[in-house]
Amino acid sequence: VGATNKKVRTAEHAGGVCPAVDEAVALMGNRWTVLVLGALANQGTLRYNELQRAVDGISQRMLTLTLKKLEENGFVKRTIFPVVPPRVDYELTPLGCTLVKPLEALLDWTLENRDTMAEARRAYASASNKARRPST
Amino acid sequence: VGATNKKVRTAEHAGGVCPAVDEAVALMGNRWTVLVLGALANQGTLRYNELQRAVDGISQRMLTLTLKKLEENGFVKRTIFPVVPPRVDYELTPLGCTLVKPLEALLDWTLENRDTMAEARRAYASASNKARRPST
DNA sequence: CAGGATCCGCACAGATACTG
DNA sequence: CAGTATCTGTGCGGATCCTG
Repeated sequence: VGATNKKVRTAEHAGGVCPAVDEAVALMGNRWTVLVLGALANQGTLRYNELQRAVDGISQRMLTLTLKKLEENGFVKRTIFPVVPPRVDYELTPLGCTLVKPLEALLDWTLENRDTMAEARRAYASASNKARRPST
Repeated sequence: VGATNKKVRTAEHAGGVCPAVDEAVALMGNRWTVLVLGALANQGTLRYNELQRAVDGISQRMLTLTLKKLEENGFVKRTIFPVVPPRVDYELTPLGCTLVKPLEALLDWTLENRDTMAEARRAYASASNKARRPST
């Protein structure tokens, strides 16, 4: 996932929508990206520490990197207040807001199909168990 | 991304939809997963080697692992023909088909907003350049 | 308070070789 | 043809220390 936008010798394919797929995956194929986006979508404008608490498992490093990437791509706006102690606010841009919709669609899908997937996993597990122990 | 479903000491959060988010990301946060899914969605039933050619950059290892994961979660059906030489067909299950829709939504979003993102990146780049060179 | 810099482990991804 | 087994590198992600 990581080297997606660097080496990618897959680049030889005919060209078309595929690069976009790569972009999309490179962007959202990140646990923290989605979670940070979600926090901002739900709670609106948040400060650095509020975000860290909202996402909860995230480290400073990952929060900073994720925010930087999101800002760079125009998903979040960063506002610095020249006060002491420092204060920095993060909020979704219009672009970021539009991204939330398809993301929620994916989340909804997951929510609706969790048990179907769980069942599939159980079926798969028992199947491979049988295959492994034909008769004992 | 990878260890998402193993250790995850984030597990302490209150609980709710968050685990589902993790599941979704763990599943789709994978370059190959999306590409394999796409290939099957576009071309229908495919054999192992056909898939490898369709996805094109994928290694045997990754193809096998991806397919196994997809099968385990009930997204693809695997059919083995007891012939020689061996033949194995892969196709989307109904569940897999429903997943394609939200995925396409995300792809569409990416397609529509690529240039907006590109522009944002340029703006961000020039902004950080100015910050670095106040006057030269 | 917000974040930069650094060290390190570990899981994932790739390439290669082998098998039924 | 359709995989499995194994080795190795890389870069992500966490923890920690430090600064404005």
